Amino acid sequence: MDTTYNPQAVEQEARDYWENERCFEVGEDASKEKFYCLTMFPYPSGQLHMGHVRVFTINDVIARYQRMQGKHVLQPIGWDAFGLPAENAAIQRGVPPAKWTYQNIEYMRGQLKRLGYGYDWTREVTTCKPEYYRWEQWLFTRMFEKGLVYRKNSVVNWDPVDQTVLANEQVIDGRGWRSDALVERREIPQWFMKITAYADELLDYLDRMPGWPDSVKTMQRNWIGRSEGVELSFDVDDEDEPLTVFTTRPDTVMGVTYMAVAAEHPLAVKAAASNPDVAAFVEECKKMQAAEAALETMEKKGMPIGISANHPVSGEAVPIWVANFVVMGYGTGAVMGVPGHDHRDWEFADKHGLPIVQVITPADGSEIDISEGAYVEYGTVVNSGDIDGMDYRQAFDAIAEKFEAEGRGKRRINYRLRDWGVSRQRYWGTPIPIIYCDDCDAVAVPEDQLPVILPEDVEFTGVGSPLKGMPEFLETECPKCGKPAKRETDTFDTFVESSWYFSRYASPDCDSAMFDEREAYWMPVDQYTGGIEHAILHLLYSRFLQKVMRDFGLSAADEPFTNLLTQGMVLKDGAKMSKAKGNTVDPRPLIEKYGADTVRLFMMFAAPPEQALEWSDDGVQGASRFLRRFWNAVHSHAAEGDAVAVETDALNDEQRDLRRKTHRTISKVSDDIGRRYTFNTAIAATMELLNAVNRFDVSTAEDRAVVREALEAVVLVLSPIVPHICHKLWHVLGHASAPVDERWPTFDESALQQDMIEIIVQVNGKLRGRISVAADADTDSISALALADKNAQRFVADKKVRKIIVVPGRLVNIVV
RNA sequence: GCCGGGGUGGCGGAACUGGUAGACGCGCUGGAUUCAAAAUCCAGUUUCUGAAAGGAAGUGCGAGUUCGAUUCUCGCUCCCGGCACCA
Repeated sequence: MDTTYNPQAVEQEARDYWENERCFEVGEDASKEKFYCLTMFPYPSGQLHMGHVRVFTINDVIARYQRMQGKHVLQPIGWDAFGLPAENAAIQRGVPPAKWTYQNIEYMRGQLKRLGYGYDWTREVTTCKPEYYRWEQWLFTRMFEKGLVYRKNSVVNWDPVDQTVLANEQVIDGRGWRSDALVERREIPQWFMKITAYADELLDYLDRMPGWPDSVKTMQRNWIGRSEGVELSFDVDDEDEPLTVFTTRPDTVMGVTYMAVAAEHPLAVKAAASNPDVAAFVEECKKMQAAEAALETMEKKGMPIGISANHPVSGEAVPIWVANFVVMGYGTGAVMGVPGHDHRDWEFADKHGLPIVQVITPADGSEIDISEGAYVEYGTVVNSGDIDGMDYRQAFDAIAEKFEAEGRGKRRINYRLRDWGVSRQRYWGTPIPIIYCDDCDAVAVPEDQLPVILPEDVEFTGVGSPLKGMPEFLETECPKCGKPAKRETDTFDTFVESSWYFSRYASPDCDSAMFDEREAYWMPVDQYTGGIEHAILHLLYSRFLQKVMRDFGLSAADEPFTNLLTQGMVLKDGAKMSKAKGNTVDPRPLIEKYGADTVRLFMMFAAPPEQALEWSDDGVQGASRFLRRFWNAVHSHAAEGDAVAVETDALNDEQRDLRRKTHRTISKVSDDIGRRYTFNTAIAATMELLNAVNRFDVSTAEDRAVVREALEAVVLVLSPIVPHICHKLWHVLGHASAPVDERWPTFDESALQQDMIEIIVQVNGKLRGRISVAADADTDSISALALADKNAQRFVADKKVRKIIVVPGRLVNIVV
């Protein structure tokens, strides 16, 4: 027998077995406990990168582990196939986006198979295919009927040279990536999904999701940003319409020293008509980006528009400013400036010489200096007449009641969350199923006319959507009145496809409905794994559409993902690996050189899944070396022939030690993989066990028996991580079965027992010695042994022992 | 700017509930094997001090709580992710 480890041959053999036996194709078996194990599906960018390898391997390990626990496991895969890179490739290389995408999928599918992931390939979904997006269009028309979608104007990045809408990613330092022109804000009509209608439920359910990391839940909570406040109206000189603002701090209303409105606000527009300076400023505000990060970090600018509001309590005149950091689309497009008690207002007032008034003082009576910076904590109201001395809550209620009584205000719950704009002015996406009729306005495409198929054979130039120049797509008739009408040429945000694909895997071939009864068997997803960069948008949109689908009677699940594992990024040179940055590492040459198992092992060993992993080519060799040692250890053991079963009562100390190590390792690895997801420590533990086996001198049949037990344990517990080599070595150890069909090993509690244990001796918290004590020794005898320790005595000397702390099984601390 | 996460040897990381800091691996150094190399095997490897036993310091920086802090609290700093049109 050839006993040299040849990964290519070993891996081919295992792959053939899984494929021929259809190991990972699963049906719906009501008698078994299901486990739906999913990763965020990949964008088919052209080749698998290390981030993919990491997340897919994590998921495959969990899936294979759960299978060995006896669960009925589904692990599907598919393609998030619409998106911007296909259009960029089309511009750069002249390949139509569809062709480019399908080629990439073809190639990447081969790479995934080569890595040995246990996917049910019969359920593969591809979002750019009509049989997939048809149901997305159908869902949208249902939402349209129910009033969950609507159209309104909103801001996009406009490239005035290329005459096109840019993604935030395509705006570099405020300029278009290709034209280098200064990007402008432009308002266009777009479709929105009413995610805010579900804001409270999306928020409340976070408290019932113990399987999600706290960090992700916190981010989503903050993103939704529920706040209680008061909407207040300020009368404006010579205007019929009052100026309305929302504030969470009505207790500071007497500290208002100015008002600020957005450049697009009617008051600013009106002032601009007669004041050239204001007009120039309003114009300047258009040269801004749409991204919030850009808005928040830019220089805060503003100017008075020459009119005043009347303070609703004091009656004093409050100057109105136009400011670039106030945005028309959010809230009322106006804010009240309380520089004494808001950081941003303070900075703005300080810069423009506006008065800063203190109306809150710390409740504990301490002194603050408002000229040094804003005091934003809750406190006691001062300098505010009737409400002086009140705390936050009292003042809030007093002001709210007063304004409600006067009809100039009302209590309101406000959300930071905004409705989801789903329109994209792009070609390579799901067509929005809407028809515009001069008489009937926007009409949803009727169900029997779906799908609206995206033409794939197009000339793609990058200037505007090719759909606009295709009468055969554009021209249609109104479903309501039959008159000539035009189709919507915008397509969906690709987040729409990724917000329901997880349910489609349950019944990917269903052509009569979005889902069939198989959805109820598999949903919700038991384990979902993906990049931390999706903590908010993708995961929130998916939760939202799941609730919509539930309310439409399509699903019984309230939440799509029961347990969430957010994997850290794979970084290269300190930056996220991405095609755009050109810092990807191609796994292919590594797989060719070392095999898939080595790549999988290294990925899982290099860092725990939640942490960012800085890629380095060093260390892959170490993984390969370990697999060879593993291979050789099993082969040299097997070459000696069969082993007898372990006689637990007849073991000598060395045999008992190895057996304890074996069972400790099974216990630790089970916990590391099953509960903690710390695959790196699971691997470290099995390396230790294998090192112990290699050091162990074998001369008797009993020696061989404990070694056999150890090696079988290593093969089984490593099989989810390095499945190919374990598939082979399991046979080498004389088994006819395959590890994928084996049960996970259990540990023998009695093997873990130890008569004597080592505990450490501290004096004043510093390590001074070690003592060996009986495992069941009591506190007093442990203290006595510790005090008798020679080195400990040097530090105790003649000092008075004040206290002795005994931590059972661990340490003794003598305090002098 | 705001929200979330992170900082431990030359490197990746371990220490799970406040209890031996540096498991495991990489790299490096020395040795064995070899004509030689690769591969493999053995030993060493936080820093300073010491022949050794041992001692001192040490987990981004500064304080605090505790018998005891990588772990908890406060302040700072640097790095990473997200910020609604990258996916």
